[in-house]
Amino acid sequence: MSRSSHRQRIHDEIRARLLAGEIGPEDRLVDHVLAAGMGVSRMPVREALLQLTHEGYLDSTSRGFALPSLSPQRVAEVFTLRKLLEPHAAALAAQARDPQRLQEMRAALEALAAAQGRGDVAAFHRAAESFRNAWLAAVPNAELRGAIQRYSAQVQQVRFATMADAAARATIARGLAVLLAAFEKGDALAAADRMQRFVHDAEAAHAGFAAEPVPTRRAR
Amino acid sequence: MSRSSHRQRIHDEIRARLLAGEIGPEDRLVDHVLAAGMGVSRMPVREALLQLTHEGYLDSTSRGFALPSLSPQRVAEVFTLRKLLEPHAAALAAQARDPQRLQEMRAALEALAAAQGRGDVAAFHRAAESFRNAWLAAVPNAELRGAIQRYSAQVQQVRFATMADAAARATIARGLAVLLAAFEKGDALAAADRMQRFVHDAEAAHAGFAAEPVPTRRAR
DNA sequence: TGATCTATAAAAGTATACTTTTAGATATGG
DNA sequence: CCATATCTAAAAGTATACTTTTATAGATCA
Repeated sequence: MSRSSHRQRIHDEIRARLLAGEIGPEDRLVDHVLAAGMGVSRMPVREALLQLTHEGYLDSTSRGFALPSLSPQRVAEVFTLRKLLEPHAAALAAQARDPQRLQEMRAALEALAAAQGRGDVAAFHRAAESFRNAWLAAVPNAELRGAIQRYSAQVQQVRFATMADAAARATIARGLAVLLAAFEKGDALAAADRMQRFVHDAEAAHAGFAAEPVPTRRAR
Repeated sequence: MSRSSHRQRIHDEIRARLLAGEIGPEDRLVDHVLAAGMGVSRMPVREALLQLTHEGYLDSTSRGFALPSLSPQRVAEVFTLRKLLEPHAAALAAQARDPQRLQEMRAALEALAAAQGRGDVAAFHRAAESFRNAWLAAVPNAELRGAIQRYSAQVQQVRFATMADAAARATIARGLAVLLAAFEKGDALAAADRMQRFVHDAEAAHAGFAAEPVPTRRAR
């Protein structure tokens, strides 16, 4: 079963933790600590952490690996990339009409609605990630898919920050619903258009959220 | 002076060799062999090779690291990416009007013309790479720049294959000249337009070249 | 002959040990 | 009391040694 190396397994495991939001901005990932917890030596853990760093998931500091700091400029740059790539990718995914991926998108959207009803932010986040993974998996152009996935960690982090706001969650839920409709129809043009709008709205929601002044300053 | 690690130095050195075309499709890069030649241990070399693999410069086989095989499909996918990203990137670079980068582009274009006059294919390749590096360095969006650089190794390889043909070299030389003119003017729209055309022509030239059965080289 | 099995050596992968760098603490001087 | 220098421990980085995997050559047999 274990057809791949420790390095790869550990890489995937840490990546899953990152995408699940289990690691916060203050946490420090240290190879020998993780290695001890996993019953392996430093080297495969170290190599997994280096790989995650090259992929943009982590930053290497002299005192452990940590989440990269998302400066407003960097966030803006990623939104520029998203607007360049994701509409085209969505069009290709819509053309592909992969039944399995469509089913995954439907399931994710249901989970999203349920989480929204319960006010379960963590579950909402997981569902949004599932939806994104599903449509990305349907993109037939592997190079394009890879380019998008390389910055997806940052997308998740931004979304995580934005989603603290209930209004932003509602915006995301509505956006994903219309996106799914476009994918269901297999209409490439509609999918591209919807995706462009979705990313645009996400950027606006994030900007609005980020512009909010820190409450404690006023409260005092 | 040696402010960075062995790993980073070795990574840069191997990368330079790859981009200079010193490693052929039959060569195999093996960590302990390279390490012996450099007077270091396997580990920093191994990590540099892994990093280059994650960046798309190499493929890891069970018998050493080698150039990735460029299937026609993969080449087509990279051209799709290029057409999505590089026109916008060129527009941003043109707006930036970086004098130093412009100077580098001029120097590269001169070297290119000289190499073309001498029929020196290797020098032509180096000059084309210099030009690309110069305008990419002028792109102010670091995320966009990074996304482009991640597939640049493949661009170089494709260009290397295409450039065996003198007609293709002439096409490239003309394309870079008009590109430089657009950059000089600082006209974002013109730069985007020229870049789109350049990538389109590169794809056409490659398709034409790849369609050739064997070096049954037809004059002109 | 040729197909399959087996032995082997090369390279990846992992473990352990040692060295260097550096953030933060503590000490020292103005 | 602040600024600067020094010390220290933690983590990155590197070296060496050991283990596992696998492509290939050679052996065995139909």
